[in-house]
Amino acid sequence: MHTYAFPHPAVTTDIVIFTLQDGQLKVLLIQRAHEPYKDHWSLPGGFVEIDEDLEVAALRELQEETGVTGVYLEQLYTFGQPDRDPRERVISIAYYALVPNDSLHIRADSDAKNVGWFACHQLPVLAFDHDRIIELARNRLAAKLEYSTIALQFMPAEFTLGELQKVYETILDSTLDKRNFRKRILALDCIEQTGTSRRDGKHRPARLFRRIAPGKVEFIK
Amino acid sequence: MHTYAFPHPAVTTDIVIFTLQDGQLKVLLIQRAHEPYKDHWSLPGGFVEIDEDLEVAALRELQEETGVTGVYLEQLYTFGQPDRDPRERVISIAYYALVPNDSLHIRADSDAKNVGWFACHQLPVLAFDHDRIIELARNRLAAKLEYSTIALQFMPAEFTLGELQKVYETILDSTLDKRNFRKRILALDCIEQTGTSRRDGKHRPARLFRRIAPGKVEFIK
DNA sequence: GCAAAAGTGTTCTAGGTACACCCATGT
DNA sequence: ACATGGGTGTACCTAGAACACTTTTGC
Repeated sequence: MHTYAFPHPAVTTDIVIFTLQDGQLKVLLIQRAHEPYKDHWSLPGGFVEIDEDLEVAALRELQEETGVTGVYLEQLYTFGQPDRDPRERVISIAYYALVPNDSLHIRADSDAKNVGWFACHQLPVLAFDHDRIIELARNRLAAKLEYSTIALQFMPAEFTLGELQKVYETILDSTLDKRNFRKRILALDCIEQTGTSRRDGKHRPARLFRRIAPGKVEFIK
Repeated sequence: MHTYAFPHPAVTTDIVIFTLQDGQLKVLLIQRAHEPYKDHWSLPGGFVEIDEDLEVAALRELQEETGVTGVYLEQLYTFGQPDRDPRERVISIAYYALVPNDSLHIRADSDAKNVGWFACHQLPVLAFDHDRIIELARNRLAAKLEYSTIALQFMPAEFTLGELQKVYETILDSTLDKRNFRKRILALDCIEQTGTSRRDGKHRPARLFRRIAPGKVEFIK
C-alpha cells in the first residue's frame, strides 16, 4: 500500500497508433474485458510506472500491442477531466504513433482480449473520452502533413512516389495532382532514388525511393 | 492520509505567463521560499486538486499570481521525467498564458515570496526543468504568430497598428516592413477601426483599432 | 492492341517582398 | 523649422495551381 498526505490522481498514457491499410487511415483499438466500459473498444494504454518516463510508458504500450519499435511517437495532449474515468481520478497523457504497414505483427489476443484495426471514419463507440483523443490526433497528423515530412514515417524502407502520394491523399482525404506532388516532394530533398524499380501489375514499373534521413521528421517551408 | 494499491505520482500544473513590457517579451517568475531549489526562480504552479480540471488548476494559478481572468490560456506540454523533482515523482502539465500589459496587477508578495517579470532573453537560473518549459513556450508562441491571430491576445481593448507591429517584432525578434504588415493584418479582417485616434507625443495621432472577435484566436492561411 | 499506372513541363495566378515619400503633431 | 512616428501604392518575384500526353508493362 502507498499512502500520501494529500490525494494523488492516477496517471496513464493512451496511445493512438495509426497505420495505413487498404487505402484507409486506421487506428489500433482494444476491446475492454472489464468494467467500466466492458466490451467497448478503447485505445491501448495503461498506468505509468512510478519511475518510468512518460514516453517510455507510451513506447511500452506500443511495443506490447504491436511489437514494433523505432517508430515515430509524439506527445499529443493531456486529458484530465475529473470525471473521465468513473473509478478514480485518472489523468492521461495521450501520444500518437505512426507505424508502417509492413512492420506490423499485432500480437494476436496476447491476453485473451480482442485487438483490431479500425478505419478512422467508421469507429465503434469508444470507452472514456477516447473518441476525442483520436479526433485530436487525426487533426494533428493532417496538420503536420502540410508543414513537415511526417508522412514518410508511414513508408517502408523502399516505396514508390505513387504510394507516397496515396498516403497524402488518404490522410488529407483529397486528391492531389501527380506532377505537382512529385515536384513538391522531390524539392524537399528528403528522399532519393534507389536506382531500382518494382514491377507490379500490368503497367509500367515504378521507380523505388528511400528516405535520406529515415528516422527524422523535418519541418518544411 | 490517502492510500492506494499502487504508487501514484503527484500532478501539478506550471504556467508560463507572458506579457510585453518595455518592448520585451517577459515571463512571470516566483522566487522559491523552500527547498528544493530554495531561492531559485521558478514558474508559478502547484498541485492539481483531486476534483479539479487541469485547465481550471492553471487558471487558478494564473488568477492567484496576476489577478487576471479571461485571458488566453493553452496547454503546452506535459513534463514527466522521473527525476525532475527530487522529492517525489511529479508530473507537470505546463500551460502558457498571454496577458495584455494593461490588465496587470501582480499581487505584491501575496505570501511573502518574491514575484517578478523577467525578459525572456535574460532569465535567471531556474528551478527544476523550468528553463526547458519556457523555451518550448517561446517557440510555440513564435510559431503561432505565423499562422494564427494569437498576437491580438496581448493587446488592450484599443490599440494602434504601430503597437501591434511592435508586438510581432518583439516576439519574432526581427523588424517588419510597415506597409506590408498593415496590408497583411487588415486583410485578415480580425480588427476594425474605432473611428477615433490617439495623440501621443510629438507626431501625427494614430488611428485606434479594436479586435472584431476579442476572445477568439483564429487560424490563418 | 488495350488497359492501367508511371513519368514528364509549361503557363498562369496570387500572395509575399522590396521599396520612398508625404502627413499631422509637439517642441 | 524640424524631429517624430503615422499613413499610403506599385513593381517585382516566386511558389503553388491548373492542365495532357507519352511510356512501359501485363493480359
